[in-house]
Amino acid sequence: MDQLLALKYFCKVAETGSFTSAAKSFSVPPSSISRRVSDLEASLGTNLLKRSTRVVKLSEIGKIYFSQVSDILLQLEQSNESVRLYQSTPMGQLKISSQVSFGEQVLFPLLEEFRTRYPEIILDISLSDALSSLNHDDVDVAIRGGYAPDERVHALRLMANDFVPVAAPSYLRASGTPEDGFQLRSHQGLFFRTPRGPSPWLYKQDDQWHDVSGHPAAISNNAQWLKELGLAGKGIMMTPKWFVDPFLKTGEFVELLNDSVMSVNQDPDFAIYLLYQKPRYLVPKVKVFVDFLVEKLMRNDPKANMG
Amino acid sequence: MDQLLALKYFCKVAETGSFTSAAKSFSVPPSSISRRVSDLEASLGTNLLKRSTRVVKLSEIGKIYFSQVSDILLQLEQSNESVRLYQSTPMGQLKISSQVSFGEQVLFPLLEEFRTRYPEIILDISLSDALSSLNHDDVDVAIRGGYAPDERVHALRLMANDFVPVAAPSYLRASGTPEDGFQLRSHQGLFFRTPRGPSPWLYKQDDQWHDVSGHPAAISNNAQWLKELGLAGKGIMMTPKWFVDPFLKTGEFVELLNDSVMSVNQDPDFAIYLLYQKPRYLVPKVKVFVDFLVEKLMRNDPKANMG
DNA sequence: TTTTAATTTTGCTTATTAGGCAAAATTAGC
DNA sequence: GCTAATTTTGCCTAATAAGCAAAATTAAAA
Repeated sequence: MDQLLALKYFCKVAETGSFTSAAKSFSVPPSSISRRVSDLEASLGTNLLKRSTRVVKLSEIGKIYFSQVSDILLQLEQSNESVRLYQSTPMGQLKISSQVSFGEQVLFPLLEEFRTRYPEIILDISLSDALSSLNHDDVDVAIRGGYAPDERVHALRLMANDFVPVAAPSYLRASGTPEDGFQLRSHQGLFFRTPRGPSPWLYKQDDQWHDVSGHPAAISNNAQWLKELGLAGKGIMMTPKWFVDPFLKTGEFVELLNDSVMSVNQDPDFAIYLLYQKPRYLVPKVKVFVDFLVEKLMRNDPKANMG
Repeated sequence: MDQLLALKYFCKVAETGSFTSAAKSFSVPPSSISRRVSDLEASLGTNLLKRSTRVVKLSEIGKIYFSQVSDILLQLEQSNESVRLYQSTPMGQLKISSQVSFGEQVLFPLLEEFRTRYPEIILDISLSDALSSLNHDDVDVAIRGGYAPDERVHALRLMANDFVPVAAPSYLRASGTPEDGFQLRSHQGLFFRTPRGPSPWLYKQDDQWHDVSGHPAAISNNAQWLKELGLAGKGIMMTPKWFVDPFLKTGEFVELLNDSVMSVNQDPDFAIYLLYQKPRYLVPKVKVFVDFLVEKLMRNDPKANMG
């Protein structure tokens, strides 16, 4: 027996005092109402209603049951309604995972506008360079430099992640400016350690990749520290452009080997990706965040969203 | 969709963290659980669960929904339970309607024992000599002198309602003792007025009924007043034996024409009846009251329960 | 990385149950 | 006692849940 249906029928009969009018408001024949209510009474072993052809009244226990049940139905309807609200309005906790440097450099400056636009979303940002899985870690969206990964995960190519060698003018004055990829091997290097190990310096010549990593002057998973070393003229750093953009503009960093193809990775799909679960029913808070980042970051990248 | 079933399934999955174990506790295949929960999600347009083959976790809105719904299910179960309690235990308001004199004379003296035996039953007694219908008046049981009536109403013959003529010794001294039914016609009469009019005095001789009503000295629907007049020697009164039993014992009233067949009614089924609705599911409070009255009143009436 | 095993989901069929209509039964009011 | 509004019942159809087996998925072990 569909007990919830029976309860709805019963309450309507109790409210209207008639099987017929209850049937009308549900657009079913009166016989359906009669049967469902009878089923309900049978399952409870009780007469909830005192029937007569003209008047239907509640029995003593029927009154008690009705007052409780109608309240319960109301609560249930409110719960359902709150779910529908959640599915139609951006709200709730939005858990975002991002690489540390990208988060600090790119993401944070954007978030205040996002928070203003969607005040009902509570942001929960965790920055980490660890390899994260949307499944294991309990996050709604993850931002990762790498390749379009996985399976049932939406991977949106947010922006390029091209690495360029940079150095401070003071370093170049002291150690000379490399004119060729292979010359990098004789320079001091500031290496970022990913979870897969320190990123090598790769140089492409005649469709052939060469490891041109210099002497390690420092290795760290903390990009901030490496950047400070770089600014202090301690070595050459391979870095995504977005990480040092402000310093390239002021001249505190100089981009090297402008026309060469340099990278830390041989995969052409290497880029910054926005990853998020692709559930049957997309939650608004996720959707608006994805849209927001696309709006802010994907404008100028021609390759965007091809991965 | 059986939404209540889906909710139960969903909550069990949420509690156990597994479709399989939920399926076991409902003794249905896991596929049923899967489908019902999917239906529920579809009807809400939401993912309530984050599924993976090994772990099933609640989504953000799933957590909220679960906490509300599990409470609602609990409430509903409690309501159902309270109905079952009501159906298994004598409790609640018991509305009894009785004739005035029977109520005062016979019923009231019994009720204290009943109240002690069933403290959870709240008695609501209304005494009235008006013709009452179980349908119209909102009563659980009615006690009426008369014939076994109606249709869907249980009529239990509680006890005889034989009328006998009585008078005070003082009246008999003053007016003489009637030796024959027909002599009653020349006596003073104290007449009880029923809703159908004053009760005549009937006398049966040679299978023939005769109206032998005396001169009305007083007519009332209040038996108490008539009894006082009778005790004061103002006339002869036709009354059920049970109404004057104590006075017959003390000799304050004398029964007349002992071996004659006197009555106020020609119907042999005339008696005191206990009437109550015969619903599909008998309510304990009614059942125990009926049983109680049968136990107390039906012992000595050989004709009992034949009507 | 590959394999394994537990788990969920899907595709089918069967069984159960609600809906729908018409006729019968019931009863308040004329 | 009759009428008319209403509820209930009988029977059929339609919708839906259960049941089973196979496929798909993925966390954990090898």
